[in-house]
Amino acid sequence: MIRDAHPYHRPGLRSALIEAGLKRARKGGAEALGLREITRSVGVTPNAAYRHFADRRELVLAVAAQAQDKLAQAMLDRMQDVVDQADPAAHAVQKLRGVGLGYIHFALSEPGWFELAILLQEEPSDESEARVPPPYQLLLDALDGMVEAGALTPERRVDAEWVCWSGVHGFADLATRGPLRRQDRAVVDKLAVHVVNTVISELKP
Amino acid sequence: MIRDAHPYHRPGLRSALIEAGLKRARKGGAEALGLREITRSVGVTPNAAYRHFADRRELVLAVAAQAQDKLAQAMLDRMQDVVDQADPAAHAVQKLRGVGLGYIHFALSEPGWFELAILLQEEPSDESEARVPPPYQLLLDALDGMVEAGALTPERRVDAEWVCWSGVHGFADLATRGPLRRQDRAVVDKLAVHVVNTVISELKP
DNA sequence: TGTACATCAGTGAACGCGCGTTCACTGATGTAC
DNA sequence: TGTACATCAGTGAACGCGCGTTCACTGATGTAC
Repeated sequence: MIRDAHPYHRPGLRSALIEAGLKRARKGGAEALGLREITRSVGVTPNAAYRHFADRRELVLAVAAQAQDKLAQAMLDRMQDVVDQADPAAHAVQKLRGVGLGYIHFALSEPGWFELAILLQEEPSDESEARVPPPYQLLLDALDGMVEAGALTPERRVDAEWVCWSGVHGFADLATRGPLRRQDRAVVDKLAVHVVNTVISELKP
Repeated sequence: MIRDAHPYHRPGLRSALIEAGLKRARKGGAEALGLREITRSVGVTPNAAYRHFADRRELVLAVAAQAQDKLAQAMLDRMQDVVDQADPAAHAVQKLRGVGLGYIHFALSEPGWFELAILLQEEPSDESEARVPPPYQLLLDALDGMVEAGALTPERRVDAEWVCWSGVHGFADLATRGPLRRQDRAVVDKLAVHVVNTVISELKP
């Protein structure tokens, strides 16, 4: 809490507020995103936020968008860890595993951010109306990639995203807020692999 | 708002409060369960609640327990709709379908209560520490029934509850709070059947 | 069968809290001449 | 190069709100003799 000469005009306050929101949400989730709390932790008057956001909701949404990007990035990282394989079909399957495990892993490692990323889907989301959420796009791409690689028939491709997303998201919720909440991480990780493998196996022939 | 002679001592206030809580939660979910809101809708002073519950949390938990029972009942109803079949294995599979579709159907029809029922799992739940939630028990029973009927090998039975629960719960969440939130009910119902069928199909051979 | 009195289950008023938001303001910045 | 002034981006104080909870109380109930 260093009161550093607090210049009247501080450049980049907008992004500073979002950054502070992310920090607070990391532990505490969406609940920790009070307008007063955030401005306080930046060292600025509550009102200052109104120069950059119409109201609290808009600020929260901006933070949530960042959290969603972080989720997508974590999934992407996981996908890129996949070692190249000779068989393109097997490769495509591994990518899809990466999508699912990345999603779950992020939920477990960063439950506060995960909550925010999810919350964004609930919101009417004024502007980003038509914007496909990046994490969802990764799933679609992975499934399409499987079709291309011949690892999935076009018939089974239909609505496959909902089966995958349901399984993975449900597990993330059970492990994050539900009955697996207090389980050892090792146990949960093992279960996660099992769930993802089973979901994927059902897509195949 | 009929002020009916308001007797000083009113019998069964405890259950009246819980009932009022259920009514409020039905639309409005967990958020609608303010201690003041509930007592107000019963026509009683906020303090009166403290004769029957230690604090707000305990009241909410009592309401949530009712909601969870309603979920279990809805699932049970769905299971009992299953027509008897000659093949016991097919019958057992139908029961499991009932479990899954009952869960999802309840979430879609009564999102407020569903939210509460889920919330109960999150809570430390002082007393009901060891109590297995009724909806979960139904799932376990259905899976065990499949093993008995020879519709599921003991090997595949292992951890199958997490695969099933993840898929069904995830779908319920996506359909209730997530991106399927605004979809036509008919579309969602069709997807639900697809998801449940796919999850079950993966258990079999 | 009637009265005294402890116990129970409500009332009414108030407390303190933190929230989002609004208002009138003022210090800093940058542009025009 | 220097000054006038509009614009921008903060401050500080206050508003109203509804919440959960506590306090001292009082009306109703039921038990003992």
